[in-house]
Amino acid sequence: MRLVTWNVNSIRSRVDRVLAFLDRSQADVLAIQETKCRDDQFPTAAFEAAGYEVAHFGLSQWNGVALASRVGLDDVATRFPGQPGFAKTVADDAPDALLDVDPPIEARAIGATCGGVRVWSLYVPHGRALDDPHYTYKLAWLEALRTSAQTWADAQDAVALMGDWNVIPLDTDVYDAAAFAGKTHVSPPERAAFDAFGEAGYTELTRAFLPAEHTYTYWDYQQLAFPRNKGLRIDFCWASPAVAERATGAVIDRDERKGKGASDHVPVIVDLAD
DNA sequence: ATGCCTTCGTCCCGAAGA
Repeated sequence: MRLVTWNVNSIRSRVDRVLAFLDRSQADVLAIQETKCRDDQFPTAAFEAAGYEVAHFGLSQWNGVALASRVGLDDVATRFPGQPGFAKTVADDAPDALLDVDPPIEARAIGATCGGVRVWSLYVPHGRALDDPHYTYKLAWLEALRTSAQTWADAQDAVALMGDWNVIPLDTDVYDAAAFAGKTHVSPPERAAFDAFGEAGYTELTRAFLPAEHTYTYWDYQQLAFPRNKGLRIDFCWASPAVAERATGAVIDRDERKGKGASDHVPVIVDLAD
């Protein structure tokens, strides 16, 4: 079974590229992030015509996650247990603290059972800056996900946590580590929150099969980042033991970044033995 | 080569992305 994660940066702008990718990659399950639309705006019919069922969760032009599957799509969840929301209102005397007043859950996670695997499409909060409330939110979001992931692993569930993690785990996952000093994505707390999935028993499959340094999944649109190969590695698949033991390979579809109308992220593919 | 940012909506500027 072939699983793919891809931050498409607007499904409405990218639907032709996404359908072409499904056709040539023969993906069984595609986890999509940043659809940037509401459920009623998602091009469901085009996916169904291509043979894929779709589950989408989008509330506005921000965020939005989906799963497309041709091997079943059951028991859809639009949040994970304990997933925190983000409160826009911040106390004046405590700018770093989120006001815990039942903040709304953002459209950043969708899970479903596809071909016997519990697949999650995850769009981890960006964080914006180390002194921004979004950074606190990001760390809380990752910690809550890890807590749920631990319970799934303890239950020996087959789980694939796929998505845009917005964390650069290693200095060799960025074109110039010095350029990110003092910024988000590389801070020790973010890296610890990412590495905690390994401590929970999960295996990051792209690292396992593609360990080469400076192997990127994202290149900024600005300043010729792609031709200059100034990229980041931020899209990953954490697999529970039941999935990791079936993994046979991983591919980063770098060519998908080329040409007009590309997303700034490329598809990340993992293959599982049947 | 792969090319100087792109997306959306309060739609021609601003916010957000990383």
